[in-house]
Amino acid sequence: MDDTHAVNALSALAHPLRLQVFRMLVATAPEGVPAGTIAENLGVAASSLSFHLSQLQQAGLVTATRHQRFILYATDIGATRELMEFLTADCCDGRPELCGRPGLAPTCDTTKGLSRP
Amino acid sequence: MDDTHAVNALSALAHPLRLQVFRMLVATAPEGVPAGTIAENLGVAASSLSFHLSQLQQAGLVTATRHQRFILYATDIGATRELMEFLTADCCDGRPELCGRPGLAPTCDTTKGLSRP
DNA sequence: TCCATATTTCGACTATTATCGAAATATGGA
DNA sequence: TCCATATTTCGATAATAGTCGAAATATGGA
Repeated sequence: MDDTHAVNALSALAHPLRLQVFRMLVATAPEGVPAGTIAENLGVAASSLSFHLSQLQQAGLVTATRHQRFILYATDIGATRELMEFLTADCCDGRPELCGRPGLAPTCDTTKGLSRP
Repeated sequence: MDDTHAVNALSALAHPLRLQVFRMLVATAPEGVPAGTIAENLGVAASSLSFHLSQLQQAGLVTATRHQRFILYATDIGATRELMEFLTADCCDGRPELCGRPGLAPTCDTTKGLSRP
């Protein structure tokens, strides 16, 4: 996962409603939930939810599959895992004191070109 | 960490320049780096960087401490760790297949009030 | 004190995000 | 085929984010 994809994924989660949507879909994973059910549970207009679902989908965090008359939204497990690994390995530099866990090694050189004052 | 704080932290990281800044500060943690050095390394106007540093600071992800004439910015290790734990425990529901690691237990009920279609 | 330097704040502007109702599209069943 | 339902797209609008140069503020040293 490169920076651009990571920023897209982070942007997608950086909204109260979308965070709630994502959590709901994580809780039901790997099953999907119809758009209407999500809208109803979160008390938001169908058109607003549709906008946010499309943001999450474009970021790759959720998938949409039509099932009869419903469109089921579900977390993309691989993409979610990739984001977590990006944050842990690349962003937190694999340091347990930052990540709260034994670190994964960074996949890129995070110090390149940095000159000190 | 509640949803509001998490959204603030995610928003702060959801920008290419701020993600680069954050990574630089993670790489140098726990040492801080002067604003000017960051601006120079990333090739951005001082005023623009100042704006982004303030976003990161307001989100609690970095701290600022004056040291002589410089203001040193450094990652807030505790806040970073809290964010990671929030994502792992509350957001990923502690599931290894989502988090890429043995899970922490969620600290809240993520399924409350969800009615199925 | 006065100047050079480090950083932030201000101002002005552009672009993007978010909202919701209404209208359009798509699907399955009668 | 025709209708009911699920969802998205389209407007229109308000709010926020992002950019940079110029001006303001703060610190340390001569």
